Amino acid sequence: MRVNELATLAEVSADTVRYYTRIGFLNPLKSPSNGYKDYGDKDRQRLHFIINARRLGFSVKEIGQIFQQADRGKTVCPMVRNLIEHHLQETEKQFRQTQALRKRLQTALKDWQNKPDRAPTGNMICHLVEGIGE
Amino acid sequence: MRVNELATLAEVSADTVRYYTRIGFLNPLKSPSNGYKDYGDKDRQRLHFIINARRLGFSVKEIGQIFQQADRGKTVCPMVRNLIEHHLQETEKQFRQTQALRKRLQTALKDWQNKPDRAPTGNMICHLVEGIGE
DNA sequence: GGTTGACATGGGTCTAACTCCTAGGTTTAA
DNA sequence: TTAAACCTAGGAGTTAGACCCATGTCAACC
Repeated sequence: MRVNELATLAEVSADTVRYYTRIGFLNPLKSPSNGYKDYGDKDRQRLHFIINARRLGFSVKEIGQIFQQADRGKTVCPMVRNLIEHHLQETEKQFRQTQALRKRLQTALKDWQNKPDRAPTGNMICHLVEGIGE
Repeated sequence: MRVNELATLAEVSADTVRYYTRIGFLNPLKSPSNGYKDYGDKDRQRLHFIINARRLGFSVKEIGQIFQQADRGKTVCPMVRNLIEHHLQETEKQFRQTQALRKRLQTALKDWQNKPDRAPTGNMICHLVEGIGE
């Protein structure tokens, strides 16, 4: 399989496949005649694993650690469970942060409804934003 | 004021203050005796503006645009209102995405509760992750 | 055989918003 | 005087790819 074929199959960009290849996640053979990369079944499976893991919030670095373990034949499931729990906590945190930001934005818009526009003064750029912290 | 003093005051890192200085948001004087930067009141105010704006989700680039307008003496309030509305939309989007990710994580953990750990096989790295797409 | 268009290559830069590092100069308190 | 703590400028590193470049290859059509 060539790069575009694999990319289309996995529904990612060819650049993404090249990137994963560059960092050593995929190991295509090199056609001796033209130098084109030739991806095999193992690459296809690994790519699907990567995509699934990314969807679960795993970083590329973490996926690399998983591969390291797996390539030594060890079970990676406990590691994966740990990572997931960690990510769930992070996601909860981000969830709350986004919620808080939304509130700040909504409040700001509402508070500003009856405030006039003003030109910046020497010590104020925009009284609307300046008033946020209060 | 020196960099650490201002950073402490504003509760950001000295590196952050240096970064804003580097990109021209802050304009400290340079002490002729030792070359140390000397931040004044205007820098302190601008820094607070930046921090508030960042808290509202403004990008550094957007803040730069605001400063450009403001430094020409024009009112920036309409611009700020526009940006806020845009950010509110983005935040809503991210909110939903985070929610979806949380659900995927929770579902994965739950589904995996009674699944055993397995060593990687030739065509499977971790059957837990591999089973996600199904 | 020549041309055209689609695809491939490696290597490079670019993104956001900082953070970290290096290597050296300055200040302050003991 | 000396050591700890602070400061400096400039550059590299971080994420996860996206985009661009010049050049090389392949298949089809005329």
